[in-house]
Amino acid sequence: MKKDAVEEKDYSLYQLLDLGDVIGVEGYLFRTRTGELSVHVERLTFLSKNLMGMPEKYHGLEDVEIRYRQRYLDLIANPEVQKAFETRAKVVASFRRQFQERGYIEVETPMMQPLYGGAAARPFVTHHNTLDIALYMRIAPELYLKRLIAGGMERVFEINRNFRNEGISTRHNPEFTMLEFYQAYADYRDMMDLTCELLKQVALDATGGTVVEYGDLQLDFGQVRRFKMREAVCEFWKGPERPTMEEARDPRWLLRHSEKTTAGEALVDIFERHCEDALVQPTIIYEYPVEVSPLAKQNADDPAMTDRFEVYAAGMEIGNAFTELNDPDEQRRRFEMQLTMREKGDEEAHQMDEDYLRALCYGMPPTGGEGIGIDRVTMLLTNSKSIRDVILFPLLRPEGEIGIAQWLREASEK
RNA sequence: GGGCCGGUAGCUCAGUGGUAGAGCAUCUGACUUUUAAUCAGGUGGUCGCGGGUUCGAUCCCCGCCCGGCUCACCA
Repeated sequence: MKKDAVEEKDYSLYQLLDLGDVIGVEGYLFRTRTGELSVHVERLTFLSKNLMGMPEKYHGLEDVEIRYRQRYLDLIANPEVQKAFETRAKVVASFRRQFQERGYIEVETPMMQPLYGGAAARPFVTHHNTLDIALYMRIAPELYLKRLIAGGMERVFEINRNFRNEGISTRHNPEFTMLEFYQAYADYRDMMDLTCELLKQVALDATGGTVVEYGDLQLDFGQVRRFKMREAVCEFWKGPERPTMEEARDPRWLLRHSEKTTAGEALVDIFERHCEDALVQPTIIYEYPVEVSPLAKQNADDPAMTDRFEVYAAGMEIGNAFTELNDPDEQRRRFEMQLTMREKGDEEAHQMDEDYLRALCYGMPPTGGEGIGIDRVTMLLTNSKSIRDVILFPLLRPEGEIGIAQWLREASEK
């Protein structure tokens, strides 16, 4: 901006500008002595006024509370924030494109459900006035997507929000984005292979490579390890007396090493305590106990286990998949088992969903299904320590009276 | 919910039982040079909120609010 290159009124306007004002300029492009691209201004147009003090340019805005509450200010002050959300958009676009290429149909199923299910979680409850009924914000789309499989939509996927009424942490936001996909005539082995392909391609599309920096770790999405849950317990056992596979299979051994009351729950408990934080590189853990898998098909050789797996990376669960249980009578028994757990005080146990049973009674083909947490995958691919860094408006406690309306009123009266 | 840490100017941060500080931003003047940072001067604070101790509290004590990390819970 040079005084002799612009009209007098433009220059006096320029002198009234504050940091953060939005202006339009006309002129020619040039490079400054330091090589920065700039505009030699010949005409100046005022577009919008910034009334607030701006964060300091050098440090940016570091107060995390303000960054999350006033994301608009975070975006203005910290350019890398916009970058993270661009990467998030690439993650979603990559998944979507990969499913479309594989012949999956994208669908949208109810977020407000009269019965909730498909996961172990407490729901948010709301109310519909005209019907005068309670509705639950969904904790998962699973049971609706499988109704579609029963109806002959052989490959479906949905990318949408789930809502779980539970604690908030660096890895949990009460609403989060879940990708779920189901493929008829596939099983959990097929889903494992598909998962490896999907993750590798998403890493490529979002970051340009399959090896990703995460904190001081390097995660390689080009290869995913696979362990049975019992193998993982033997492999990653902390401390002396590493168990043998024989012991890991023995219900008495399992119950001796856990407070839980069933062998299956004990195995999961031991796994979580000994293995979870060791699963830094992308890893598939498979064969989950039937007690914790009410919607998964039992293993043909070992009825205590199900054909189910989870994907871990950086010690964090990012996906959950199984061969879907498609026997309506066995599903009835599983629901009844869940009802018993509910009566014993498990608030997260499944409800009986009779319409889902009815759908299975029409014959659901053998199906592989999976859910992948979009937020968590995005954390890994944007090197974010907290899920709040990949959710534009994470849930925070309301801050109370801001006083800006009063401030504006007083300003306009002057 | 437990533990630890934090909340001081618009932003980034110092600080002390005795009138509250710096840098940047903002304002005034000079400069027309450039990519956080030209010079000089000025404005700016219920020190998160409420009690208590004290002659006196931003500081010490208690309670509360908001946030962060972490454990628990939870996928």
